[in-house]
Amino acid sequence: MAAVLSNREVAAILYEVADLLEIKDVKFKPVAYRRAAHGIETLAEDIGRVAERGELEDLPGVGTHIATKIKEILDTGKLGYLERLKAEVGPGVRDLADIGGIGPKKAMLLHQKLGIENLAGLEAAARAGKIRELAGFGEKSEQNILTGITARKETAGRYLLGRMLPVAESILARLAVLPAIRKISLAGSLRRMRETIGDIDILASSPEPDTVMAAFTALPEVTRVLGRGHTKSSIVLESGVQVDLRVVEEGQYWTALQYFTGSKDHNIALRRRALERGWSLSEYGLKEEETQKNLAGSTEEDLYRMLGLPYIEPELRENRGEIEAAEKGTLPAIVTYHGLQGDLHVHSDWSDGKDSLRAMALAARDRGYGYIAICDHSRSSGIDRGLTPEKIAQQRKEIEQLNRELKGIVVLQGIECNLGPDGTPDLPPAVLGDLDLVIASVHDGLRMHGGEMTRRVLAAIHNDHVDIIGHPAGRILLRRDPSDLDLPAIFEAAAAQHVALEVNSSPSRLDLSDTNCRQAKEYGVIFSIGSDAHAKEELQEIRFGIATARRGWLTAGEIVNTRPLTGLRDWLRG
DNA sequence: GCCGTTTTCGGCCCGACTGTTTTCAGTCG
Repeated sequence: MAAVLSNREVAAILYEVADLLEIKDVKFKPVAYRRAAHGIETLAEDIGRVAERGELEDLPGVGTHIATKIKEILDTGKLGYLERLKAEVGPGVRDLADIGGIGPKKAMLLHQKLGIENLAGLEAAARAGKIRELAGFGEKSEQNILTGITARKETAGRYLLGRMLPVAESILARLAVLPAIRKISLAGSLRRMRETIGDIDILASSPEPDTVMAAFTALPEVTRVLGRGHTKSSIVLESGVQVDLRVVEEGQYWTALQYFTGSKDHNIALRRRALERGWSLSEYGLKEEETQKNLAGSTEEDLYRMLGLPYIEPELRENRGEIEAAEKGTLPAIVTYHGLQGDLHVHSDWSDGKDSLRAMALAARDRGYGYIAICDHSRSSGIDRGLTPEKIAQQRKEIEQLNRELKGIVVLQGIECNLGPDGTPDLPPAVLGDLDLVIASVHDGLRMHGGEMTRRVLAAIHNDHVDIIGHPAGRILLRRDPSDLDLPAIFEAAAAQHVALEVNSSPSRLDLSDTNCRQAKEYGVIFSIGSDAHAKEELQEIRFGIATARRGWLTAGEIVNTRPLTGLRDWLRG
C-alpha cells in the first residue's frame, strides 16, 4: 500500500517547493504553487479521493504540471522535483527565512556568501560578527537576527488565540479612551479568530496619529519598540508577542479595517474582483482607476456591497470559497456569539474543577444560559477525584436540590467518561443510563496507531449511552498533534448514530478544529459546543469554541446547544 | 505554473517601513 498522506502533508510539500523557488528568484511559480497548496490544505475532501477520480485539475490553482506532481506525492510520499530543489539550494536555507527581517533574497545571500546552511549556522555567524560585513546588512540587522533567533526558540512564533485575545482587548480598551482616537478595532488573524496568531494587529483612526503612536509605544507592558512611524508602529510585549498599531484617517477607516483584517488570500481575491470592475482596492480605498475617486462607502458592508457581495464575516475570510459562496448567495448564516442556550461541558469541584455546582450554575445563569451540563471526570481518567458510581449518586442529590432551589437555570447531570483502549466507557451502562448527558473522551493512549484509535472512537459512537464525543481529535495546540484518526469514518458514523461531536473551547484545544467542522458538516454531523470550564471564570472561553464553529461555517441548526432545553432533551432522547 | 463572459499569450495586488543606502531593495502584511 502506498503511503497515505493527509491534505496538509501534500500541501506542505508544495509550500516548500514554492519557498525554494522563491529563494531561487524564480518568478510567478511560487505564487502558483502556493495557491495550489492553499487549495489542497483547505479542501474538505481527501485529496487522494480527488486524485482517484482524476479530478485534480478541477481544483483551483492546479493545472497539468502540478496535478502530475500531486500524483507523484500521493503515489510515493515524495516529490523528486522538491528533492532536486533542496539539493540545489541547500537543505536548510529555507529555514533562514523564518527569521524576521530575512526573506528569500537574504536567505540565499547568506547561504552563498557565508555558506550558512541552517539556523544554527546563522546564529554562529551573527555572534561572530560576520553578517554585518555583508553588503545589504549592517550591525543592526545582525542584532535583529540574533533577537529573532531567540524569539523563535522561545515561542516558535505562534500564540494561542485564547491567551492573546484578552491581552489585545486590554490594550484596545486603554487606547480607545484617548481623546485623539476616533475609531479603533482589532484586525488581522485575531479579528478572524484564528486558533493561533503570530501577532496582534490593531487599527485606529485619528486626526493626531503621532499622539496615538506616542501613547501606544509608552504602554507599560512594552519591552521593545520595533518601529514608530506616522501610520504604523510596532511594539513587543513581555510575553514576546508583537503588537502592530496602524493609524489611518477617518475616511479610510473602513477600507483599512477590511484590508488589515485579511486574510491576505481573501484580500487578493477581493482586489482581483475590484480590478475586473476597473477599480483598484487598497487600504486607502476602493478607487476608480482613471478619476481616483473613492467608491468605498462608510462601512465594511458598503465595501462588500460595492464589489457585488453580501457582507462576509471576518471568521470566514480565509479564501476557502467564501467569496464564491457569497456571490452565489449560499454563504451560511453562521452561529452567533450569543447563539447558545447553554454550556454542555463544564467541571465542578466534584472532580478537578475549582468551583462548586452552585457557583457554576449561578455563573451560567448570569451569562443568560437556560441550562448547564456538569460533566465531571469519571474515575479512571487519571485525574484525581474522578467520580465513582457512588459519587455520581451523591452528586445527583445535590443537583436535584439545586434545581428545586434555583430559578432561571437548569442543571443537567452529565459525565465526561473516559474511554478505555477498546473504546469502552469506564462506567457501567446502568450508571450512564441514569445521567442526563454522556460525553465520551479519550485522555490517554493518544498515540495509538491509526486503525486502533479510529476503532476506539467508533466503538464509543456506537455505544447507545454516549451522546457526545469530547475533543474528538485529541490535539493540544502548539504542543501535540491530533491523534491519528480516520476522521471521515468518524464523521460518517457520528452522523448516522446521531452522536454529537464536540467543539471544545479550551484555548489549547479548539477541537474539533475549524476545518474539521467544515468537513464534518458535509457528512451531516451535529455538533455541541462546550467551554470545558474548570472554574466559573472560564465559562467565557466558550467564545473561542463558537469562533471555531463560525470559522467552520456552522449554523445554529447544526449545533445542539443552540436549542432551548426542551429541544435539547428531545435530541438526547432521540 | 496557472488562467481567461474581452485574452490560449501575457499577464500575475499594493503600499509602508527598515536598514542600508546617497536613491533603494528587501521584507512584511
